[in-house]
Amino acid sequence: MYRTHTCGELRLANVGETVTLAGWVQRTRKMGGMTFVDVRDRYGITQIVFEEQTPSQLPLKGEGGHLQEQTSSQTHSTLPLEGERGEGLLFDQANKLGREYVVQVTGNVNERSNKNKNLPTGDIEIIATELKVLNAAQTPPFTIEDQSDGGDDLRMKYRYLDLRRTPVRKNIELRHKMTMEVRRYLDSLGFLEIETPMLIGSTPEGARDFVVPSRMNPGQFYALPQSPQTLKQLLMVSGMDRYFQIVKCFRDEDLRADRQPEFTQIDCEMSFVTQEDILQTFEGMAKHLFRELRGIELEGAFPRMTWADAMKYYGSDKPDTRFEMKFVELKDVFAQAPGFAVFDDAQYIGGICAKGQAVYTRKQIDQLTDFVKRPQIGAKGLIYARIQEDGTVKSSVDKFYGEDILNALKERMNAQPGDLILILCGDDAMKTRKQLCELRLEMGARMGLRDKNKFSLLWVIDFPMFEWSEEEGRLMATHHPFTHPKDEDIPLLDTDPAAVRADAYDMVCNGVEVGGGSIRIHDPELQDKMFRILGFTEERAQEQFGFLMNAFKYGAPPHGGLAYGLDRWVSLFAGLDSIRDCIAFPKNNSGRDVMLDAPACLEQKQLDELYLSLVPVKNEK
RNA sequence: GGUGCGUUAGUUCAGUCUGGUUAGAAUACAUGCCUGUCACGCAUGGGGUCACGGGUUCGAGCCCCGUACGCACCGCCA
Repeated sequence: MYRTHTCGELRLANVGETVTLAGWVQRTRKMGGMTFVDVRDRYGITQIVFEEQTPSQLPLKGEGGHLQEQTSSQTHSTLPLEGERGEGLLFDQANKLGREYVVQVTGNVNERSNKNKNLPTGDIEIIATELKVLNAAQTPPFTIEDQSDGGDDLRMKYRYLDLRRTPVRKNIELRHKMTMEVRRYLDSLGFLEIETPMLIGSTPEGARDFVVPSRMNPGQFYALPQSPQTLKQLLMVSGMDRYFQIVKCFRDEDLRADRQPEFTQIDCEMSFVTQEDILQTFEGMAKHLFRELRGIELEGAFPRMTWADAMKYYGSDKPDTRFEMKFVELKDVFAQAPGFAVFDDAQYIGGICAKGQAVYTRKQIDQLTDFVKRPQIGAKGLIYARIQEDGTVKSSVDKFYGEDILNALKERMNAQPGDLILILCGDDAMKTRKQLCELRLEMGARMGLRDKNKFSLLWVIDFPMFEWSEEEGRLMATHHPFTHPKDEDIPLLDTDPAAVRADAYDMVCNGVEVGGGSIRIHDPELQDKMFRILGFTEERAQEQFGFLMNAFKYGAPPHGGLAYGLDRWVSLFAGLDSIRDCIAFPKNNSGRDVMLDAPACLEQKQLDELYLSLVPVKNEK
């Protein structure tokens, strides 16, 4: 037996017991005649005391440090006895311990004279009688502490050390709790967890696939699933009725702080359900997770916002609704008095009202102007108006507009004295709204309105069915090709497909898309029509999705579903800036695992076996 | 594919704008002292290809160009 207790569980009640702990050396503090060693494991830290004097001279129970006052005078005059247990050796051994040594310590639990309130085990300490070094350790490349001195790159290279740190471990623990609660909730509603294959066929729609060569089928490739979408639909055809899976998905696209090439979805599908049923079920799951993991009771139904309204008022399909600052359209206000060419020529003029920010200095406004002019945002400029304490308007366009127009602006914006109005305009309403969205989020952040401990959830519904792709020169499915159009819009499929809305929905929390789904098409004819609009020939549709179309011919129930992004949920609950922090072994920005040094080249033998030959790569090392 | 920022001690960074003696700090590490520390303290010490390549210059960590790598973002992500 390596240990009787963990490093996090001993309390005053254990005083007097002889215990054995095992763990890693967090830190040693040498005081001369005595040495403190903090031993750490997943459960906590316990202080071990090594003394130069013989341990047998110590009281076994109670009293704690009091007696040491009396015995300390003996320390220098009394040489350590070379007894059976080798006490002198024990102390020397303790003084040789380095950071991250793996040790096993036996000793007596002692009440501390100086308690450490920062430690759950801070009331006690172990007076060591035995020490065994289970494994020595090199000095780690960065300190294993809550506030580490390691940079991201280094921490990733030595991720197994980084995971020893409490903040990182907490994220992994939270992730575990979340999957447990997901399973508990869905199981209680009769969902079956069913695994689907990782080696499937490639589909050209959507993200790029990761592909896997097949040795037994020369020249042919599997693809890793971008999502188990079609498979879970087949499970509905199978009558599984309610399915879920906590499943890895793979997309070969560029990475971001919130995007990894492999990520985990909580993938769900239900039969004989309407959109309303699904929203209710998964709103319930969100509430369950908030309750169990954060102790937050989300009151009432989640607000629902159409995609069109989300774009109109927030310029985004995932609005951060922790704060208002909605867009107000101003084209008609300024059209009453032409003369300012920038506004006269603009197709769209929109403003936001920053409450109480009229105190913004010219320098701060200039910073905002620089912000919106950054290439990633791309606005041409920023127009502002301050509402002064007397209610008059002081703006950057005073010379173009009279008091009446400026007052109309104030009224339209519902602005009060002390408020700051910020206006963007442009030729393309959608582009300008996206710019205004960035400005709104920036102002929200500056005004402290994006509090990580506040959560604002909503459903965004009625997404458009299709989006025009400039690159492809055709309509593309906004969600995916299996999404059911809204019943009332089905006639538009023939006349104006771009105007068709879908039974698709996203759950949004604090400006993050935490989940999304749709009602699926279960009618083979409608599915066929959808493929035609998306530019599939009949042969290609059959080749790519024939298995699904065929399945639908054998009696497909109406069905629909949703997938939650597990990584994003954990990040949200943990207040993380990047999903990497809640993934045990994540990839870096370039899709590399710097710890494993993957991806890597294959040996020629492997290539031969797979019938692969490589074309020369630029910049090959 | 693109934009921005970064790369200096084991590590985190300062130094770069304004080129000029031996490149600093903190922390980590090592050694010594210290019996109540818990971010222990004190003293001493070792530790540098200033990412790489080229250029400008009498002289480059510093200025210019390129490359690599990292981070954030745009495109992309049905």
